[in-house]
Amino acid sequence: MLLLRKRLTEILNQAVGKLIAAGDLKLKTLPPIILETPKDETKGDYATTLAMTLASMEKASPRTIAERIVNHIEDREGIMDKVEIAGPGYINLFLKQGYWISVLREILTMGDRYGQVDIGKGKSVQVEFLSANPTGPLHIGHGRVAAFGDSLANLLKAAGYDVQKEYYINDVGNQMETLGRSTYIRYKQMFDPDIPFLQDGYKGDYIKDIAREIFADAKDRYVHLSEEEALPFFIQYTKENILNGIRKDLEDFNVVFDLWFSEKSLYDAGEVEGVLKELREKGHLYEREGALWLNTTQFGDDKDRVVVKSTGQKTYFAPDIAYHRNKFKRGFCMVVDIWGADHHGYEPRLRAGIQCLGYPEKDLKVILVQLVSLLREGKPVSMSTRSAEFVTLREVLDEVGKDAARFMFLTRRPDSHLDFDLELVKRESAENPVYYVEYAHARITSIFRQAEERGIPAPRIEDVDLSALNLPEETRMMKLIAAYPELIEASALDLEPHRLTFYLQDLATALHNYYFHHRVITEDRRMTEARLILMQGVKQVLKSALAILGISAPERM
RNA sequence: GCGCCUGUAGCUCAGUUGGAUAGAGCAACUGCCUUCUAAGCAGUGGGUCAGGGGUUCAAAUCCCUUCAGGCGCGCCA
Repeated sequence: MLLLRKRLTEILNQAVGKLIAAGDLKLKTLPPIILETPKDETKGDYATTLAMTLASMEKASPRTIAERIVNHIEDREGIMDKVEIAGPGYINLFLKQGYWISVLREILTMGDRYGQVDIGKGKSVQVEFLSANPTGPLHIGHGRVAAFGDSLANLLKAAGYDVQKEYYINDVGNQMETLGRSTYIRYKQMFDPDIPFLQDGYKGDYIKDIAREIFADAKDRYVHLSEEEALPFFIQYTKENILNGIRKDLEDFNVVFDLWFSEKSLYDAGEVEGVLKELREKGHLYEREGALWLNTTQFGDDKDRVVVKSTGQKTYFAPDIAYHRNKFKRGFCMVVDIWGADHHGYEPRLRAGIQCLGYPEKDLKVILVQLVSLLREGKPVSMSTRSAEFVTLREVLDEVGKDAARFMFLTRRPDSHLDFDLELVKRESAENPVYYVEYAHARITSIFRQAEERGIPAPRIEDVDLSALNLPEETRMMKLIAAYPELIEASALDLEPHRLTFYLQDLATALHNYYFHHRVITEDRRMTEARLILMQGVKQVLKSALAILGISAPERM
């Protein structure tokens, strides 16, 4: 199905084209035509400001231009009811009732495929997000990134991309060392409480839990070993344990990755050395003060960056370039990185890095998700993994639930700062808009249950006469669900899944309003079936959008 | 000091890429359950779009500037 917006744009284009051909306009080429949907229904289903935009250049009044355009509009398919010129020079387009009914028919025919568009054309896209260090449980800020990344990936899938969701595990380096040592000390403290803890160690209770676990299994086996001998085990065990916890948390948050990519595997496969070699061959590396530098300034970075320290150790940056080279080598035509906004300073460096390798900068999209400020009763709570003072994603899930948490995170643009007041969220949890939306879905399901009980099976679209759908409330719903594919397309292009949450609230409002004022199941069989079809269409779209957001669509509540 | 993000109703946030009278949820107030689920519906009040300049037919939206908040500016990860 060709999107409606495109069809109308085409019709307007033809009208303007005729004017140009006839020399009735000064401009020579077709101007871009932007169709907007007026907030006020009385101003049409679509409107364009075209005539106003052209006015100054044409040296004619907007209304005159609008009239000329309107006179040349040809609606061959007969989808338009009327065209009006209003206000300072808007051209307002009204569509026929029959058009909306034909869309409803199409929705039912397409079923789950409705809302899937093809701007991606099957191109493969990688979405890497979260990639939290395996040094502690996920906290609430991670939850926001996870919800966003997961939903964005789903959205891109719906828009026709072949999407790979990926988590990059930083399982190499000093922090792993510190992590393992933290568990090791906690373990030793179980034999001698006087042993001092590490100054910069991970202080959270989860480390103690892991130490207890090791103790329960191994008793005193590791006390007798030297630290060098014992450490590899503690590092490995702690890392695995924490990673499993992260996996479990994400699973319960309805976030599933296609691939968990290990940083260590890049080293093992020689890709870090490989990328350094390639950079050297391309002439981007140089030595200074015993360290190896990449000349990122050549591609707009503030300063050049060290990739190999004077100690011979690689910086974090080196494997990161290797990882991104790996991504591009796998053939992704778009690579999306989603980071917490505290990493924003890293973007120019990485961009420069991939350009040094010759990859086009535009294929990398970096989305920064603003941090979550955690409040309790309006007072700020500081969060840091090492000091162990944070609220975990697990706690949030237990307290407010997966659906409410995801919806909460997704009703915001990623770049808006979010104040998350736990007490407030708990208090508002029952009134949370997410239940309002879910309730709409449950209500419709309930109607179908009722109909079934009264001997009215769900009608088949081929058998139903939809002309009974003529209430304004019905038209409103049909228009809303007809706009769904456009919404998917636009939000996917702009990488903005949050728009779906607002759309869902609008659709739910329309449904609740309708439900309250009209009955679906009545004595009139013809009308009942038509309305059931409409309900089916609304339900279909609710379900589809909720699925993209990773939120459940309950059958009953 | 420099850079990035943000500032919209009492609170939390949208705002169709510059368009018509700036919206929603929560909170406050008023009504509505013998009928498919009241986690619902209908209504009321609430705004110097942080402040000030500018650009134009038109600015919450673009430019400049001031103020306020958040985050960055490592041979850390």
